[in-house]
Amino acid sequence: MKNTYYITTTLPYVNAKPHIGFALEIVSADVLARANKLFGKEVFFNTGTDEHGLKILRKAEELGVSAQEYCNAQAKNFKSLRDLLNVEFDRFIRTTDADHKEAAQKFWKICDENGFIYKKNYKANYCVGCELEKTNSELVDGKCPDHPNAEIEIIEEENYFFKFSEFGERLLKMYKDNPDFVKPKKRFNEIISFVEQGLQDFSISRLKEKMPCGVEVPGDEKHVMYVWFDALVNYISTLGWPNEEENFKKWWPGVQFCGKDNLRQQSAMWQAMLMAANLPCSKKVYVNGFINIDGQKMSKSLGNVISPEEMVQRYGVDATRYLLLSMGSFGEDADINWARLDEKFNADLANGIGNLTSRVITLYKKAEFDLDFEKSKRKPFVDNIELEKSLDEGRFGDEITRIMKLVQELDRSIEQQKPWELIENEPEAFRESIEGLARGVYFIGLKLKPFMPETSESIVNSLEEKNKVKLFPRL
RNA sequence: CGCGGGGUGGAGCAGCUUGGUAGCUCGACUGGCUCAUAACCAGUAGGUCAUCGGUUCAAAUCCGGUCCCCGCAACCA
Repeated sequence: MKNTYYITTTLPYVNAKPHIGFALEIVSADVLARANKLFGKEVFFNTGTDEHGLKILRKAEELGVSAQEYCNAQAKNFKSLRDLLNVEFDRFIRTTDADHKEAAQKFWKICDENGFIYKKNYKANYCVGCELEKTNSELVDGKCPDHPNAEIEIIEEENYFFKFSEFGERLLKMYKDNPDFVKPKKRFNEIISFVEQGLQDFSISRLKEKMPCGVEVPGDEKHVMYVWFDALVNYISTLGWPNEEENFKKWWPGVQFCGKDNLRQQSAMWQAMLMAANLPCSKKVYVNGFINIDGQKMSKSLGNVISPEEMVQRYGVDATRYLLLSMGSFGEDADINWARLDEKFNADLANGIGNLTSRVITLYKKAEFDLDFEKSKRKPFVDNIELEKSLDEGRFGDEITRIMKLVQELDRSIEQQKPWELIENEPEAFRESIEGLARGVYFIGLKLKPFMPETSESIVNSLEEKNKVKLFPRL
């Protein structure tokens, strides 16, 4: 059995700053990566940025810089999530990287040689006011909602298409053979019924003269690839495909994490593309819900945006990770606001883990003996079926709940044992009590490692060194 | 009949796949405690599980109808 674990996030499109939803995605992937390392696997964790397409071009024009300059600045922004959220990705791939572009072209060629790419006329609605193509669903009464007085022009151009329609049966069979392919289940059902309804070929190129920001179509310099087609290839180009075959085989197939808006692209389109290129499908796709603020979608116009930076500023890195992961349940939309975040921070972290650690270390410091924690070092991650199962399902919250239960049990034990009363007259009972408590907190520290790496270290260190720490100052 | 998600004590949620005493966190109230970050512990109150009907010995859970909320177009995962 392969002892490697490859996980990737989607590549966020860089026409805006890092969104809190992506923060959740990348932290979730990081937890899976860290946990699998602790399970003893060799891990490769990929993330990066999607830097092609019309929106980016326009954004750059708006700011009066070149697309590349704009993307460079944005990539830096996204890359900084590494420090901001303490995520240990192994590669930060940019779709403008030379090796990625080459891989995308190779991928295209293979699909083409296998007969899954063809050219046909493509009709689109074009709003002169926006200077943008509009889909039918974007139009209101056949007009652009932003420019109701401007006529919609029908433009026609030749595009390359991908024969998505030929993959319905094969996708359904793959789904059937892999009953855990998409998590959670309800999203799996959704994509299955989408595929069952019949698939349509999709356009995978744009005329270069109109949209120069993209990877050139091999053998046709008039076209560039539509962003989706090249961007999805990053999941394998980051592994060195097609040149480093051994490395590719070592890691692929891998696990993917995405938001619910990406369900189709990741679990159907991309899988069909892999089939078209004779490559194995992904191993699993985790699909998370969205984060809403007070029941509403986050938006600049409503002024209710909560950014990852603001959260880290207020709560610190680990607490932000914790809050992101525990505010909702996996696969469901989460509803948050600052008051609720504060509440959760105080209850679980300040009053819970922080306070417990503090009281136990104070008691332990009163003891004349030192404990040896060495032997319990790896315990929580060896044959922990319960944890493996939760992670497999994407249910990080289950493990967090278990940890919070331990906190409560220890608080309860302290109350029952009253070690501060034993210290004078019952040294044996005192010792026994303190040992149980200290080892309990140590265990919690170890268990926290994938979720809150720094806190985990602080707890472990402070017990080993018998030093008091203040973990989460109450707000 | 476009597609999908949701409606569970004051708030936020779990439970629904595989029907069988309605669970968690926060908040409120009462009492206890001092080792601790005014933290912690014990206990109390509070729910006809949107609604109507069906299946069943038994429905929050399965089936059907109705009502309401939210996404699918927007900077965005």
